[in-house]
Amino acid sequence: MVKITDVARRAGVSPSTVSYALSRKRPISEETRQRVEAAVRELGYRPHAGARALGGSRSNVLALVVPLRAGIDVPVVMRFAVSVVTAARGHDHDVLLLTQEEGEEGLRRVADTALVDALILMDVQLRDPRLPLLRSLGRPSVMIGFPSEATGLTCIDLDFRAAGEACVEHLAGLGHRVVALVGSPPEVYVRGTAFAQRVVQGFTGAADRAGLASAVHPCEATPAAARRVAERLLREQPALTGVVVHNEAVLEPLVDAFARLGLRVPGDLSITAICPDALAEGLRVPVTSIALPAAEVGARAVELLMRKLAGEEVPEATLLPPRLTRRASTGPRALA
Amino acid sequence: MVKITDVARRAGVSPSTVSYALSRKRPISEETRQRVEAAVRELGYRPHAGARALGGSRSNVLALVVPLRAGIDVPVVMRFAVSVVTAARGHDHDVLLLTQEEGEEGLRRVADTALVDALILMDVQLRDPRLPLLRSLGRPSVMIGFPSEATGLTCIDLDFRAAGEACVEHLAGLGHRVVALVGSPPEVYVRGTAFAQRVVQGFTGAADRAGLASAVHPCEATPAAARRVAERLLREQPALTGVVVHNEAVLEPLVDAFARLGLRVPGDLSITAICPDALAEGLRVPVTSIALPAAEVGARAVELLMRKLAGEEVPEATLLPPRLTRRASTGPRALA
DNA sequence: ATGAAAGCGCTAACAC
DNA sequence: GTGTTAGCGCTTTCAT
Repeated sequence: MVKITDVARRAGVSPSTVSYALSRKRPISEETRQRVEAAVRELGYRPHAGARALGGSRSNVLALVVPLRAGIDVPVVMRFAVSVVTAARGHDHDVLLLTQEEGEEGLRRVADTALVDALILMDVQLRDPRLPLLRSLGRPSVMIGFPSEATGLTCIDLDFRAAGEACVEHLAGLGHRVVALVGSPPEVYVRGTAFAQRVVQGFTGAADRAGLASAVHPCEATPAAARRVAERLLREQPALTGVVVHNEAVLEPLVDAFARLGLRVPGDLSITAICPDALAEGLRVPVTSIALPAAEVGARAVELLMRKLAGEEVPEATLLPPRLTRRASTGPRALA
Repeated sequence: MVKITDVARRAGVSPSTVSYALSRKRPISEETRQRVEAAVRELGYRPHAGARALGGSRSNVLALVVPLRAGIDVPVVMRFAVSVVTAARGHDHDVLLLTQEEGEEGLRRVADTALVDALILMDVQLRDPRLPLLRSLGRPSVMIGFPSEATGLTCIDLDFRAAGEACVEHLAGLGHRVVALVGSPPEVYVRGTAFAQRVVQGFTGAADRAGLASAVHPCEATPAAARRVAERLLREQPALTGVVVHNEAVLEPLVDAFARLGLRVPGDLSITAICPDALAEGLRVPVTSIALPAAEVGARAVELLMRKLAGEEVPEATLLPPRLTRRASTGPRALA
């Protein structure tokens, strides 16, 4: 293994100079830096991660806690994970994967052993039991999602409440008077998963303010459940003409189910969704949707963490404004 | 931060005794071990990961390279990842997440910096460019999947060829004479992804041996593509009565498409799949399937790695035999 | 602008 | 069965 002293010898400088030349933590003459860098290249030097962590008290590793619980859409989780890894690499950090099952003990372990410098959490619940731990961990963290009370912590996410509102307002603007929200699986609400709750709040609030009749239906992530919800919707709200879908897994089956029930989209029914753009675009009838900007959220979560690691103050809350893209699935309410 | 010397002082022993008491790398009297463990608990001691890696030349971290390429089913990838993380934790290891995009440079980096002790690779291709690198990396690795030539390396996977064969034999045993394979998306074959190719080989070989007429159809991972394939199948093989599906994403849409084309399952058409049991069970018509044992593969991959880290010899190839579960989707061929 | 040297916290070889 | 001690390879004062 080639070590810093090898590089130093080759470049004709001291080890500390090599260290500083690479970290740029103190001025090094252009000429020596060139020599050091040449030596690094020639020898294929790679600093030993453990030694670096021990000497410098920075491991350059982030922990990412991913949810794997019922009702969470796996492809969406993966999109976040990939964007976090990619962004982290852009800041010379690697990502350690933790599963939610490891729980608080897992967080404590990787923090206390200095395996990681900082943590990113997904699938935050409104009253998340991990919050006190995060506050006392002594390492920066960022949550993707908003608990109800997050003083002293850092959160980032799409503004799901505004997203729910925007969907309703879009439908209201098209003249629709009776709307429904097809939401996440019931267990997601039971657990108090933050983003799902906020969509409901936004949806209901906006509907009330606009004087629309509205209803909310949780929905399992199966096509069969989608069909049942479609039938129930028409039975319970015969005048329904606008639907908001916040459930990636059932968007397509739901659209199919409506079609099979003889409803034209957008002729009889306008549909909007909150989901990744790729999903909304790819359907037979492209769906008007609010993008779920996983890549942006992941990248900005990492950036926030980097700034915290650098000792900067960062805002406690970062809410990304919803961006609605009109597609073929929404249109003006048909005259009766 | 509480360190090993703190524990030593508290327990009234030397630091090395603490180290040995915890690692059990040399005999320690029952009594002192008790004292040490008590001290550890009282002080909440956690060994510093970096120091451990530096002193012991073991980081207790594994690298997992996950594929994120077109045509790969994300939920399946996630199942593997989770099983690897879980198994690794069972051996006191953590998992560093690498994306395929990082490529060979990423592998070299985490190995050379001693960030990880060993590596697990998914999505292996028949002629995988990473093989020479793996051989020269100086760290143990395990591939989930089989390249065509893997001398000196370690591979594990479901025996996909046998899986393809077993599906055909099951159908042949039920009297079917004309069969088709609906496979992975075309790009998967173009890349030479090992497991997909092997299914084709097994399928075709078994069909030939049994004297069945057979055809293979790659299929994009979209419901629309599934519908097109269904139609094409009936057009090109009018006598078709047996279908093997090796494509998680289209299994359900395909079954639906056949239904909409007026075909009864299993009355007119028998269907078998190679996919996770949960998927096959959950459909409206539960599908006879060969399980994709992600949890077992992940766990055994980790075990192989642990044994290699311990200096043991392990078999180069571990092929898990396919396990076929009969469900409602297959039955005897109807008499014409 | 550079160098010398003292740690960082742990493991393991070497005593006893 | 336990203690002493010399590293592991890097970062970072403290000198110059």
